[in-house]
Amino acid sequence: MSNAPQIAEVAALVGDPARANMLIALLGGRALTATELSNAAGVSPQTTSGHLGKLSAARLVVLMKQGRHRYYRLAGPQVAQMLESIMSVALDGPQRYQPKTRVDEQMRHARTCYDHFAGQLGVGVADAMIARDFVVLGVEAGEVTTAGMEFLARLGVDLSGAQAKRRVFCRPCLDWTERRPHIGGTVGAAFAQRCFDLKWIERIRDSRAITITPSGRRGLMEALSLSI
Amino acid sequence: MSNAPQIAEVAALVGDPARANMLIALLGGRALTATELSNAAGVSPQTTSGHLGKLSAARLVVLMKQGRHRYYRLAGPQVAQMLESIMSVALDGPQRYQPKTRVDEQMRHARTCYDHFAGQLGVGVADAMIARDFVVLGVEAGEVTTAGMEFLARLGVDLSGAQAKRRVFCRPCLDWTERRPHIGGTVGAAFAQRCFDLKWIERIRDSRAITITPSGRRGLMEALSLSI
DNA sequence: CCGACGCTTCGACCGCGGCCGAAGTAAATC
DNA sequence: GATTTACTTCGGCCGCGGTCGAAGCGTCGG
Repeated sequence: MSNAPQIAEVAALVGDPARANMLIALLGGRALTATELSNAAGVSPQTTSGHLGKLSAARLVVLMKQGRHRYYRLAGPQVAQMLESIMSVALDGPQRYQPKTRVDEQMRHARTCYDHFAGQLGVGVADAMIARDFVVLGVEAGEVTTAGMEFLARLGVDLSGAQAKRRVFCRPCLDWTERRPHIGGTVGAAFAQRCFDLKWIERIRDSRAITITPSGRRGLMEALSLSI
Repeated sequence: MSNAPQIAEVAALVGDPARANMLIALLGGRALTATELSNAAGVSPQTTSGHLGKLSAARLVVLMKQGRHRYYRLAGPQVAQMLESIMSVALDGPQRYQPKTRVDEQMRHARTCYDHFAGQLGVGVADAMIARDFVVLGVEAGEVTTAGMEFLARLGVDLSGAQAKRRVFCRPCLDWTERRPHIGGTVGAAFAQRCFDLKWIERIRDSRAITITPSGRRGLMEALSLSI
């Protein structure tokens, strides 16, 4: 029967280490140039170009030309979610070799996961919000309580677009360093965006890792009694 | 950085057409023998054996010996969800060849998707429940209303296990034949189970497709005014 | 105990696809 | 225009991994 070939095609694209590296680099949410992706993947520019051609053709990534640079980004949240779900399965298995996968302390500490927070920061925020009954996280879905909505509104998190759409939009996302869920979905993205806007959080150059600014530290402490 | 190798490893496993066929066959939710999977994949038994060995080693499938048969099934819902998310991306892309993918009418009509309903039946049920405000489906999550809980209870759907866990457990799952969401997650699974128990639905041999029995037809009509 | 069946292991074949060097195009800088 | 930078295309090398035939191993039925 069916559409197995198509699935296999997509999976095979992700199944090459070089391409997987590129896609994971793009999970940071930003658009990256071919050269940056070349470094991320650890292969030559020519090889990278070939890979990017295939990823584009399959619409896993999209291209934005800008001067002599070519910026690639993930084609959309669906692709990000696919990568996350694969990650989730990959980390479940029996100790796959993860030798000195000693990920940077920075990364463990705080990073973005496509469009929301992960790492100790992400899990910490999730824990704090759960403890306050601002959100309820199930296995497959999450929900924001009325108190949670008020809290987010007070913080200035913009949920207008999401609200219009329907009121459930909070997805638990398994954190691969902490091995515990953090808050993804529309709510996670909006919360992260607000933190960037408030300058509570800043991106670290060339990395998915992020830093918490002093004002961010204060803000998170006041809002959620969170000290990281 | 990171865990790209592990992701690539899992994705590469799914990235082979023969293995993809097997995994999709297993999406039916039942355990299948090596020979059945061999037929599904269209390769020789030896080849199949090799593939199954790899899939087992990576814990994408698990083995149950029974007499001289060896039954394989998906290792869990996480694997199923991964496959679904890949499917979702695969069907998004630009017209990938889907030449005479004329899936069986049976399949289009009604089938299982790991542990819940899909096809016209699945989408029909979802539509009817949404129309009655029994569930609210968002992009990434879903919610059962109070009225919906009463409806399910009246139908005898057992949600006790899920209830204990936390109250959100309804996941929209994109249907690849109808291209519209149906109800997955704990609720979808429990609903499907109840329908099997009531003998409203029966499995078709060697297929994910299912048939609706006469009593099922009556029951669905009474419960949801659904005529399929 | 023998044959049939279900499945796995071994070995050899071979083709697909990732890889890089070299050369080509296009945009920015001088 | 000439040079540098960013990226792609081409061509050839090479190895990984999917494939099947043949043989081995356990289980069931008579």
